[in-house]
Amino acid sequence: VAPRVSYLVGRLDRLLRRRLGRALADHGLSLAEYTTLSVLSARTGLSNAQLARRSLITPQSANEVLTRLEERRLLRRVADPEHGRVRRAELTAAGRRLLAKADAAVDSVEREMLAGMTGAERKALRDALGSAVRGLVDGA
Amino acid sequence: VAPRVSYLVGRLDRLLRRRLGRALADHGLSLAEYTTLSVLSARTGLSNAQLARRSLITPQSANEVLTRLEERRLLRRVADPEHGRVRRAELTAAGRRLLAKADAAVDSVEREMLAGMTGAERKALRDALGSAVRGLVDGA
DNA sequence: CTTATTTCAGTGGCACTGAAATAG
DNA sequence: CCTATTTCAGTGGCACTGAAATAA
Repeated sequence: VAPRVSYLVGRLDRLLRRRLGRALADHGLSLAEYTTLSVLSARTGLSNAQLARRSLITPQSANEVLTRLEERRLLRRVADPEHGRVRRAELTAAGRRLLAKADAAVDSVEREMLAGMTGAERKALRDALGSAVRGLVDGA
Repeated sequence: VAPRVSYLVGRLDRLLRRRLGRALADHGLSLAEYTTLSVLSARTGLSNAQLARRSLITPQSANEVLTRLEERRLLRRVADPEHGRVRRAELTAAGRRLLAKADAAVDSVEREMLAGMTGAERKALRDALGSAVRGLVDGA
């Protein structure tokens, strides 16, 4: 009997959280904090609301992480001159330095996870994960 | 720039938790509780330690869920006559009835998630998720 | 003595809902 | 007025580590 895909996703996510959590703890980062730094590195200037939408979490959750990272001076938030309340986040030099170290640790786990797959299989996995998200987002 | 597979898995898992959590709340079950009932339905008589190994969580976490479900009389735990401390879990009739209703709700979300994929894509997704788990378990 | 299983107790990650203040 | 953004406050899910008792 084939287990549900949602069960398999949950199992992998738990494993990934544990492994990434350990790897990132050495750098003083939680997984959510790392993810936020990583997203901002690729898309600098995102507001809290934009970050939340992109990560599929509530603005309240996103804000908690941003606040911590700002207090640690890993990012700064500058008021958007055109929109009153909007504050756009960008990494500081310290944030970029820490992210570079954390990236190396994460890459190592990611490589281990994908070691048994061909390039085609990795692409199929990415595509299928994207498709699954779209199926749930559009429907909800 | 392609996001990491671990990021995509995390996003999908969050979405899935939210949707499944809501669907299951109508039946008074958390996702972890539902999963436990579902696994026991397929593999009756598992001990707490076996359940934990299969689900890739600690025995402490598994035991918390089993205790709650036992208190609610959705499963019972019977001492193994051959092994002193081992208690094998099995669903009660009430547990099976509740699981059947919850299964329908979960299937609906699962179908929505997989709606945009062909049969080959679904199989590729299952295979890749399994391969990713093996890569992390063997390596750790 | 060593190992596996169960279980009590405490902690941490991190998401959620609700509600309020602010700005366009 | 209505909507979007930010943020304070509280709650919930659920995993974790540590430690102890029990049994093969």
